[in-house]
Amino acid sequence: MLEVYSTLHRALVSFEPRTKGKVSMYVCGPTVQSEPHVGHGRSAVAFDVIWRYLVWSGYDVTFVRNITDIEDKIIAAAEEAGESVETLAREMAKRFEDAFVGLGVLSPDFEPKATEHIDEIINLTAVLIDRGLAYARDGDVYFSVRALESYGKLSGRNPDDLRSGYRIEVDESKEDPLDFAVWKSAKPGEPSWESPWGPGRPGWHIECSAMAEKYLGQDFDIHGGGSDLIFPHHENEIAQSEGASGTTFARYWLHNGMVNLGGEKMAKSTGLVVDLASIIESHGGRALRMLYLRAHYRSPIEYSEVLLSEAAEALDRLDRFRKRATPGVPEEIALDRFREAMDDDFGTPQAISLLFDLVRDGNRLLDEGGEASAVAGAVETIVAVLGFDDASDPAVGEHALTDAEVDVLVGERNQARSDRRFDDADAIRDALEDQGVSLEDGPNGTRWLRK
RNA sequence: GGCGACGUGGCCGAGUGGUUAGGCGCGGGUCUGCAAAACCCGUUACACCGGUUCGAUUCCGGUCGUCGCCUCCA
Repeated sequence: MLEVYSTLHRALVSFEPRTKGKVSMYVCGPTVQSEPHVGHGRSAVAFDVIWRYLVWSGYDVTFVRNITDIEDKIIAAAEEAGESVETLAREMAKRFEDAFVGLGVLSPDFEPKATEHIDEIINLTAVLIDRGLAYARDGDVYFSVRALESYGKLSGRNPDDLRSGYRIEVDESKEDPLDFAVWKSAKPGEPSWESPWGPGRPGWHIECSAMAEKYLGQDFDIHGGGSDLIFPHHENEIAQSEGASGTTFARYWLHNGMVNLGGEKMAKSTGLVVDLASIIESHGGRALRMLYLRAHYRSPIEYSEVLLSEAAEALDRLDRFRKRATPGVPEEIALDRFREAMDDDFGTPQAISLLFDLVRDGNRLLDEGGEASAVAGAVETIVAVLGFDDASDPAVGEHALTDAEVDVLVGERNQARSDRRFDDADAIRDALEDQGVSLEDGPNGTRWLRK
């Protein structure tokens, strides 16, 4: 019985999808304004695992992760770079895609872009105006926060509190400073689309309302994203969608925690960022995935080279067992324990703990001369659901030895060992180590593996 | 100021009203030509102060501290 922590409920609640056996899920993907950093990777991995687990659990899942490719920041970044908004957005979207592939993040069923859903956005905006929840002013359209009684229900705020914390400059055309833009009139040189209110572009938030409805309908199951999106982004999505439809937008709201650097949130605005692509290149997407999944997806996590190395070492231990054991039919008890861990709000730390329990059990069985196929089978199943197999290993140097070359050297070394020329044997072992190949001498001969 | 999360052993990080999380590290051992790997043993904790209880790290109240959101943000 799956339970999820829903931000809207502020509690662990049992998961009951709109349609039995089916799950509809929408996750806020990136605003493609700049290169992805380690924080973006975490969100992608978190929801990738949630998706994989739901599928493995037997649900027929429809997963949508959007790309916001028109927005103030993108326009500003494009201007600075001296290229078109479209070019920059396309380039950055590609960088995100590549990084996600490295992390083993699967492609969603739909990956809609804001700029390809302008008609839906305009229609939704028109509905909001019809219902008295939005108003046009000089080519802009604003959502009237005070017109929606339930505004603030996700983030636990009420408009009066917000007013006291109000810090941005007053835009004279708004009726109330809390109102937010649904549609923005185009400034000269900016990309724009024709609309009943004149040429313009979507505000931030409306694209998600429009696209989620298009692909998943109303009252869909899971809406996810980073915890920093709770307010205002998700609050405003709810306001727009529920204001327009009069019904529930999404049933469960899941939010992943932030990645910290030295105790502070990784964010472009503070310059505290670690480039995602370069970490994947140097340490591998699998190690980073391990770092992410060792903590619960809602907890904040610290990023550092040391912590990443530790995650990589844990992963090595897992890999060594997997190379040693031959998987068979998974042990049912282990899978039950896995379900128990994951059914508790996708408890990957527990699942990984279980994984290492299994590794120890399996190694012990093999050490004792038994066989560990059921344990290894369970390990493989869990590894697949957690996505470790689809993520990348560190990029290897070009001068890496081929398998055949390694086999030859290992043979030479073993000859030297039987001749008791241990200096020669050790020299070969050291040379292989330098090439990233580790040797393990066992009772059944020498095994080698690449690091 | 408002809303929310959290404070666990050398480090990371789960969990529980009374019984070993797990990983990394460290110490000892088995194995090995040596090493590595693997296994075994050991290492150690629940921020502080009250309260409830036979018993609290776990529940309640308070204190202190950290972090996030309230502006763009995964």
